[in-house]
Amino acid sequence: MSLKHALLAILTADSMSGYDLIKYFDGSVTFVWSAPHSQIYPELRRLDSEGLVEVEEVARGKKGTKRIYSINEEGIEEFRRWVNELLPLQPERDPYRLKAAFMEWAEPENARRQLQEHKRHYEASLLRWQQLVDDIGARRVPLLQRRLERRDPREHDRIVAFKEFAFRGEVARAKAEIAWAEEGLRLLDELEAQPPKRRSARRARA
Amino acid sequence: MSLKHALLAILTADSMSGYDLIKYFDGSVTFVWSAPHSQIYPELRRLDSEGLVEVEEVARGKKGTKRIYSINEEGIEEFRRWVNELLPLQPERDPYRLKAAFMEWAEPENARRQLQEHKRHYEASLLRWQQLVDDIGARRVPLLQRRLERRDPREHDRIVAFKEFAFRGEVARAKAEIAWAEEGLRLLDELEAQPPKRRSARRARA
DNA sequence: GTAGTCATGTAAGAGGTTACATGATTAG
DNA sequence: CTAATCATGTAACCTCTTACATGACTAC
Repeated sequence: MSLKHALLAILTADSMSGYDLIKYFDGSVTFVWSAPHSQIYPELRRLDSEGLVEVEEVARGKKGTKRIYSINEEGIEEFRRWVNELLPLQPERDPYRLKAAFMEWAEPENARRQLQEHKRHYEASLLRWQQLVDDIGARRVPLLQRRLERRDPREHDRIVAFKEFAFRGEVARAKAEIAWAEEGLRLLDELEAQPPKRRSARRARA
Repeated sequence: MSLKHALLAILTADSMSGYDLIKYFDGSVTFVWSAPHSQIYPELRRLDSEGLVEVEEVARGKKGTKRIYSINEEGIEEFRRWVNELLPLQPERDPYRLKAAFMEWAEPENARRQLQEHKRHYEASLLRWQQLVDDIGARRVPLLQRRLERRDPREHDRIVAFKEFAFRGEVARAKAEIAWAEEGLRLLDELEAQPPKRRSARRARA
């Protein structure tokens, strides 16, 4: 049920159309929660039917309609309920770790490719997240600016601090994943340097 | 499609019933991939209908049937295909980070409770994972023992090394999450020590 | 006019959660 | 006889992915 609350979270910053919301989603929220537009538009309709948002319909051409969504009191209450509620920690489900645990079945070059891709992916993420943390600190993020405009200046530091904290968690995660991938690449090097038996997996159950 | 391959992965160690498989799942694979029995039994049937496993049916009482699953050549090929294939990195979706980013909407005690729970959860995970890495290194894990029995001793170190590596990734992740939760708890302490405005979220849009 | 961006949807299918449901064997 | 463990399912529901689909506005 987090998509619903991710949408409400964005709408606590300001009223906007589904399209705008998707842009902000891709701009920063994506880093902690991603969703395609095919999931967002129906979910916004659902928020409306649940009475958590108000909708202003704006005609566009003969048939088109743009919908501007605003969170209402019930929406705010629902969002507040969600942030205050204890969310039980969920079981892990990580396909990369799963694959890594069975890399003896892969050709070394394919195992290496997967780990290189892992490293590359998190290095790119790290840059983006670090940049985002900096931008949040400098209040350079558009959605954050819209949010702060509607809040008492005395609250600003607190609001910013939590956002920095959340994304610093992603920065730390990226660093840990990079180190892990590097460890795996070193392991592959070692195993190839002193091959006890090459292509061993190929004949495993022959 | 990882459940399918997690099941095949376990069956590369040895033939077993769905029930046994679930036990092993809960024993170590759970740490990287979890699934309830309601998902596992149908998936095993599917593996059978796809011709990736052989099934031996054993009568139990008047109506009961126990099914012993064995991976076959096609299953091994499919599993090998999966480990060799490059799995594109997927977008993050982390409800805890999402909540953390909006903690200004929570009562401090509830934010603190969530982070304490986060810390407690990963501390427990850390112990179990560290224990598992040790047990893997000492070949003390039952499923691993069954696996090694059917493999050339010269391959053993390599097989063990990948499993240790995979779970060391989880150990690192747990440590990072504990550190993150501690950072969050410190932040809450600081904000409460010098409250710019208490219960601010409550009146945010009033 | 045409490419880019604005703007919004539907639908099939895969994957996962939660609850319900049943019965056998074994150890005390 | 009774509790624990063995053993296997079904079904409703929710979430997410992927692909298909349409049309308007704006700047060149």
